[in-house]
Amino acid sequence: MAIWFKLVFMAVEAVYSISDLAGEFGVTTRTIRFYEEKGLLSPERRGMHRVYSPRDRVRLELILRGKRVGLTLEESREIIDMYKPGGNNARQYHALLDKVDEKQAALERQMDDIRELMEGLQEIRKRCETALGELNGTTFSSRSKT
Amino acid sequence: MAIWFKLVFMAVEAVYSISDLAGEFGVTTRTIRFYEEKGLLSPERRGMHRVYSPRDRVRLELILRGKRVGLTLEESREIIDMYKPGGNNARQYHALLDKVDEKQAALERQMDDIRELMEGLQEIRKRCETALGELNGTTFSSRSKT
DNA sequence: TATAACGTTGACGTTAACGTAAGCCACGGC
DNA sequence: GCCGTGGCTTACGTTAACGTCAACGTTATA
Repeated sequence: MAIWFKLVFMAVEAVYSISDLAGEFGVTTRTIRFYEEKGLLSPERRGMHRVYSPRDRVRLELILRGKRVGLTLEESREIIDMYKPGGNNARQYHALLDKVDEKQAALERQMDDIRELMEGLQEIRKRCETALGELNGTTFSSRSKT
Repeated sequence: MAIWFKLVFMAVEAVYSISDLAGEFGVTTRTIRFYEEKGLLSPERRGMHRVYSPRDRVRLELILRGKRVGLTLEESREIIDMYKPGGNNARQYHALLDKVDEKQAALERQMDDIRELMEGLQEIRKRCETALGELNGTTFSSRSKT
């Protein structure tokens, strides 16, 4: 990104080049362009170059967070779309609230699943530790997790 | 699954046909065979038919739980593999404990991500509700979550 | 005994989420 | 004036996780 260009914008609002964001979040530029292709991002254009705003940056963050918890891009998009105001009448707000309910419920189910997986792992941990304890009578290794 | 066959086994241990499990967990038989193909399941065979034990059932449950939280089949397999005892010396136990640590850490990161997504949704909910409150001065809708 | 219902093994098709490569601007430094 | 560094588009390749036949054997039931 040309320096003169950053300077022009700096006073107003931070901007990022595609490789800025790619570097910061550890993804490739291809990935970011792909998200745009899928309609999850829509940065400004200055000439033919993409220019990302802090809002774009936040969106990318949301997408990647969604990915980490196993959401599809489509699901992440749905969540992102909830952030932009959209409708201004009561019906729209209620519709949005319903969607929020739905997503929160889904996320809670996921947390339950994770908790159960954790319990299983905790079981394994216990078994390991007792087995190790029996292997050497004096227990000098102090592993534990909560 | 032939009835005589179930009867023979019932006294010993429950068994399930592939469609039993498919029906119970809401997946297709193809899916279950695919998991076997990938080495995540290995049911017995009676003739050419697959016969699933309760242990197989639990494994399938684990796989599907993994899926719901966004794990790949490979990651689910790793977790499943931790359940079967395997090694019996101290080194092996410590190696297993390390893996457990790793998986637990990953799951905790995921829970953090989910929590942050939830916070975002909660924000949206609040905005919606105040907006609705301003739309009709008397607030007769009592939506709230936690 | 026929016929539906269930099971088996291939084999190819499909979708999401990118990777990879080619070919082409445009700017900035030497 | 040239070349390296990014960026852009277009297009084809790839992997995971199944779906979807086809062609066939087996079992239950009318």
